Amino acid sequence: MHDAAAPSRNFIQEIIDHDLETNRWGGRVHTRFPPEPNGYLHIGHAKSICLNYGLASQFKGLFNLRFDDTNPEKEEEEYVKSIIYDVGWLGAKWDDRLVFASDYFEKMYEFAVELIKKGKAYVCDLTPEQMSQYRGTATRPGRPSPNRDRGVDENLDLLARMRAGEFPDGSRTLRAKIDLASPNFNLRDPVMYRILHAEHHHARDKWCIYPMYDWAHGFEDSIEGITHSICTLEFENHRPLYDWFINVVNEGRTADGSGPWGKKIHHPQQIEFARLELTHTVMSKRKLLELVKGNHVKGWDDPRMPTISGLRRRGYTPESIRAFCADIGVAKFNSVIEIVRLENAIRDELNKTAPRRMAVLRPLKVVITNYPEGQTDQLDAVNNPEDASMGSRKVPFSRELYIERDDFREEPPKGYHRLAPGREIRFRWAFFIKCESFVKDPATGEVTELHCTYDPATRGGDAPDGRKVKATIHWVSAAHAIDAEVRLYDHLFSVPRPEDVADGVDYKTNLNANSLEVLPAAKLEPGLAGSSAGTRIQFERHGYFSVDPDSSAQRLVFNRTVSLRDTWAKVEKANAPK
RNA sequence: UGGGGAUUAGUGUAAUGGUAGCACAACUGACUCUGGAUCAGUUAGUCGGGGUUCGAGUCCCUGAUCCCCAGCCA
Repeated sequence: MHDAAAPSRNFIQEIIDHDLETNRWGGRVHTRFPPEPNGYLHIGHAKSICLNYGLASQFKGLFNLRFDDTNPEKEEEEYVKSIIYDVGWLGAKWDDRLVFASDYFEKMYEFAVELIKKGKAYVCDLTPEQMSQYRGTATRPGRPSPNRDRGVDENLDLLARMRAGEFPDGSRTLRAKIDLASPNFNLRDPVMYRILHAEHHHARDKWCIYPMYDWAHGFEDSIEGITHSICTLEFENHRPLYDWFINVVNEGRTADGSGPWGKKIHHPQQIEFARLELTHTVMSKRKLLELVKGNHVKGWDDPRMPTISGLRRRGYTPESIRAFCADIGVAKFNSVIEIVRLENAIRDELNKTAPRRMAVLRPLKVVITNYPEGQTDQLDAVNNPEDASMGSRKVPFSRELYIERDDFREEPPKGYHRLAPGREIRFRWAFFIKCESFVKDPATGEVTELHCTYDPATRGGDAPDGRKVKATIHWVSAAHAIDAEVRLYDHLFSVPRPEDVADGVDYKTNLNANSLEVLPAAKLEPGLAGSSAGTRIQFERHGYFSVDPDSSAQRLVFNRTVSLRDTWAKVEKANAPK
């Protein structure tokens, strides 16, 4: 309907377009990512980071990394460090704007005093249980606290003494005086401060009263001059409260600062979007923590985890995660993205960038009976057919080799193109090879060795007589191969929506028992020796792999990032008897 | 059952009163020294019911379904 070449914009970009046209913020765009340091970041946070940082860079604005650290009981320095690392790794830049909400506590306290003076806040002596009872229900309004009409001076004195540490945890709160009958519970005199004699990871022991998120958050954005406060859908109900707080502070304030209350403060615009959900995994910090604590995974950075650190260890690149986030879009609909979209993102990138190598994951020995003993041939192998500039390498060929067990079938099924008795196929970059016979372990019936012949005229992989083969398989020379451990990963959960369980059923029953398969004795081509942690390689015909930090000089460990598309596997699965 | 949001192919996402498009998935076929990659094609959609209009995914009315909210969590 419109210009087909114009890229479509999401609803937030359209809001910003409009704000820029109407000069709402003087041409400024300033966003932020405001994590609470109470856990590791996951792919859902990546969506928010890409959104916020992406908007700032598209509109030539600014981006802050701000810790929303208002609850010392759940927060830790370890999380602060991991978050800073992960956000930077994803590619967001905040220059000198790494900030902590806890650095604004003094300013927030001044605002609280101002609210009391304006008759808009009071110290409440109700216990948590009482407060809950007083709050009312969806159909019944709340009742006023007995302390709701305390005088300004008494409130001021009590708040000062709360701050001074005179009262025990939980004994009093500071509450906003709003509307006990509001259908929005957030406006039924919400708590602004609670007493918490706890050491804070950033503010240390400076405070024993801590602001509630709802009281603090709007001011954090206001203080930093954030223009577009982007958050997830569940905060939509809170927006009226943030607006109320800022409006009350601005009551009596003026643009030029004349008058008793001083200058008006900035009033950011909050915009809510749907958080990311992915199939075959869970995204709540609580559940991820549970998986870690319950040893269902090996830590926050287990390659099966949807955490940024897990994805990084799995072999994902920042570019692929950004591409994924750009691909899925931004809207207000609670959608569930198929996890193949994430997998496609890394596959697409690695297809272009990852060098190809041969690796036999489940080795089957092959003897080339007409190849001289003790002889070695160095064959040329292309490093990446997608990118000629990546050149080629030499790979040793000799009389005894390994191939994939799955590349031989004693009785090949219909449509199977690989090795079988009497069949000729190609060894990648090497020769045409024909299977003449095989050896079976009489006890187990397992095929233990193949006897094959090669055609010397096909060196390099093409037959001078023009004959064709239907398959090309990978191989490694037995004498030259290096050993490695290979870890194959599958979805953490075996069903698309693990949290969709009947009442009383734990979502963990949907954990995929086969999400990790360890192959202890893979054989790799020798050039892979000494690969450093993080190196990304395509093992031909298998997938993309990345060197795990568990690797040592003696023994490499590879993680499978993602498999190649395998249409034959799909056909076999479809043909398998149910 | 009070309030706040949402609903377009299997999954996402555009279309801002004027030809319902794109991506992923699925399925065909071509090509191929990775059963990879690539290329070409096919299937498939406006939550229901009314209304306004020359014309409705879009506006109005009405119903349904889903998500969020009664922490001194964020």
